[in-house]
Amino acid sequence: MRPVKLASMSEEGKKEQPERAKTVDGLEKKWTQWWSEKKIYEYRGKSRGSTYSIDTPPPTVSGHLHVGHVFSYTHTDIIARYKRMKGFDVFYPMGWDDNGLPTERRVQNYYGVYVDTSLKFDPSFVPPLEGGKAGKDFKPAPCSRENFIKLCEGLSQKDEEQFKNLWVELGLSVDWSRTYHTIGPECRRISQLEFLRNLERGEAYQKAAPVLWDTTFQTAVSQAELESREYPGFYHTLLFRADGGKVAIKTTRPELLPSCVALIANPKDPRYGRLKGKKARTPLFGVEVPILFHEAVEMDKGSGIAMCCTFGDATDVEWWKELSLPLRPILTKAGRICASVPEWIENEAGKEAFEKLEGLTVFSARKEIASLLKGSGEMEGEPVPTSRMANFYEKGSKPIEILPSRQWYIANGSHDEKLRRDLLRCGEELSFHPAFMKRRYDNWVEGLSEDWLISRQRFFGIPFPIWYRVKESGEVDYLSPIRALPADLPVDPSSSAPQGFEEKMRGKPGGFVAEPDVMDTWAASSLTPLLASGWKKDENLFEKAFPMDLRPQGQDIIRTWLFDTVLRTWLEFKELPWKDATLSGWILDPDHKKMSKSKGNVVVPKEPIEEYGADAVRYWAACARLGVDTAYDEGEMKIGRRLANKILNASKFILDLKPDEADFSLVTSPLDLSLLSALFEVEKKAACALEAFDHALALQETEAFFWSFCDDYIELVKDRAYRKDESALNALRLALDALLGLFAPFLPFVTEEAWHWAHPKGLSVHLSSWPLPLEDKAGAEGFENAAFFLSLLRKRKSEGKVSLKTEVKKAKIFGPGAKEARIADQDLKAAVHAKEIEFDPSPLQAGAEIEF
RNA sequence: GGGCGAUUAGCGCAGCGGUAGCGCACUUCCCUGACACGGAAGGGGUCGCAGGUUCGAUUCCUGCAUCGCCCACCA
Repeated sequence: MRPVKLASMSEEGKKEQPERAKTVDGLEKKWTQWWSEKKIYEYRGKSRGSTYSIDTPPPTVSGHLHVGHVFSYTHTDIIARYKRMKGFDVFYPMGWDDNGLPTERRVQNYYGVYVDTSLKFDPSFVPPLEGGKAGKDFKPAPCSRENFIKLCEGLSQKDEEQFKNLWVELGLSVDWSRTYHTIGPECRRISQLEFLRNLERGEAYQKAAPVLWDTTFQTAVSQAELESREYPGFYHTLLFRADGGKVAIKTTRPELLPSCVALIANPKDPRYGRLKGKKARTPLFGVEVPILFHEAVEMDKGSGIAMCCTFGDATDVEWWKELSLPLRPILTKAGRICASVPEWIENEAGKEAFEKLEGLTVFSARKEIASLLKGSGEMEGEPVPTSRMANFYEKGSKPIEILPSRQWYIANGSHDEKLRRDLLRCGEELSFHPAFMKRRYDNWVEGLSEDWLISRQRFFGIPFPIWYRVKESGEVDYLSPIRALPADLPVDPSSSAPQGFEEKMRGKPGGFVAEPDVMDTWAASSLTPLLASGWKKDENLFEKAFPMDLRPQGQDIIRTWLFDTVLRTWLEFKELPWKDATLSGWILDPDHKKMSKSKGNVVVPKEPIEEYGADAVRYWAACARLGVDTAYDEGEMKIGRRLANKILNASKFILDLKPDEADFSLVTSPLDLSLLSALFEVEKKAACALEAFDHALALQETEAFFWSFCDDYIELVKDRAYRKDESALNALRLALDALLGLFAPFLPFVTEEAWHWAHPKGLSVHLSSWPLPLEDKAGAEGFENAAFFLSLLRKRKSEGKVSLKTEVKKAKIFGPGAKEARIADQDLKAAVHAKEIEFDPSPLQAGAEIEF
């Protein structure tokens, strides 16, 4: 990190100017406190029409934030502040996503514990660690599910406090009286309630089917959570016996050979036509399997004939369904070969071979079976290394397996064309910013092949409000679940009994058992618009805040958070959850690599905020448009800091000359009126850009004008201002007030500071109205041309290598624009220190000359 | 293989049918009564490549290349 040398300088500054800050240092603390005391960002709940509501992304609470968060949340805050100044009552809540796997993992490491579901709650349980620093021989301690959840809740609360501090320091104008968290009771209640409604309407259902399974976390996962990665493997050529000869099968998964149910070739493949109706025997195990034909077999892949297992990949599932093949699972949920010989392996040699595989992981079983095959002469050659793409659970480290199991689903249009069309139409109606992001939504909806699998075999999540009857035989009846009553929500079925049952009937014949699973974390997050706006809790609020106006989020979670929210809102209300969705880009490190913990290139946001100030960090974020990947750039923060300081200095200068409120009617000089007209144009452009969520353009317009205001206008009118010319003083003051307003959404701290110098008894600049009250009386051309020629004259002096204050005999201004610039003749004369100035509009080329 | 985005000065980015812009960095000058944590000025680009449309293309179209992301491909 760079050396910090600002502290000592700022102290000096403070000594000289006790009441007016000279630099931006320390403004964060002062104003966040004041904003909080005065409840500046409180949602007042006036009316539906005046409400602007934002579906803030609840950040995952699992450790530390990085500058990527600061980046996108700043974009949203700019819009929130702009809308507030436009007169909207901004509903800007904050949520915390503390539900789900990231929290579980963090708690396991932080406290050194793991869940043992056989344990009962122990109120005196003390975790072995605090802070996650384990010694060499440390062994994690088991605890009950309930103890574990308590630890999760405790730790996420601590993390949330830290997150909040950072958001406050960054100046997010969130209404902190409106927060929610996804494991909180209200979120559990709403998630369970909406699930029951989905179930009632037939949108939620359970079925036993092959599912995507992560063997490390031992849970089912959904299509949206998959990620494909390069994974090394080996091609093994297995020799099946068929039709008196041998059939070679190329596979990367020989360990699944015991679960082989068929060999399948393409019906058009001449090599295998002779095998029609014939059977084959598997190597090692001698199991008889049919030789079948299916179009999906690619003739040029491998040997053109595949073995179909339970289940090697999605194609196996397809064949299993379409060809009505038997189910022969051999993998456990932990990803190991099962511990007893399956009944379909009948011959002794086969049984013996299988026993050698029992309990092995997929990885070890693969090696073992290869050596067995080699021993029996049923493998051709050696395994050939290959690299292929394999599907992983995005948080997992081993490839996904496909295992048959009973799970809960929510319909998402994958098997329902009407629903799919409805959801595509939702995409049409939602405004994406930038617009091209819509294609990602469309692609996802069009490509959906399975309904949304929402059950997870985890602990720290929202339980399903469901129990099952236990038949007299002791068998669990999954077909008719017992639903919780809406009034009882939230419920934890593992600790409370369903209506009509007593707790002692749990697990007994004639009694009940709880659904042990919890919901996918997205099942809760997909309800954030309902949660935040008080659905089924505060109907008065809900009526005003829902549907919401804005959903800001990352582009990587369009297929999850955005789609899931659209889906669930559509199922419940048949309408969109929001009007606009803004998508921020990635933050890259200075070498244009994506920032990630594993690469160790993450920047913790506290450091730049402390070094450059929150306004400067916000400036860096604001310079990047939505959807554009942006490099972390401290240079940009330095510029932001310089701009913020410049705003303080310009304000001080103007306010020393004109401390009281301005009066537009006293602005009479044509140059001053023209300056205000130019500002009028800038305000219109900035507002227009912000309406289109183009904060970067709004900032650029404002900033460019501000520099010209300082360099040109202030220099032009300085002389008059010193002589207390009312027109100049009032124009300066009006422009200052307007500029502070224009900068306020971007640089909330420095603008608030200067605003209070200007309006000592006034309210916050952030509650002032967006500045557009000025009249365009003169057109901007006068000021623009005067500024242009002033700049030319400065250039002549610079070329003459003289100080700008050097007196000159005569200045000449000529060419196009000279006529317009004439409105500033006296001001130009004073600014250039010229005794005489001549205007000549006749030449075709604009220029300026100086006689020294 | 399909889709999306990017390619403009050393770096970071705007722009978009009509003599190339901003900021940083670089060079020169200036402690000028807001600001030296500052200011003024200057040098620097055949706008990825190849075609096409047009009076005119950095801008529109087509193809290609490179980079990034998403989806499909797992026998």
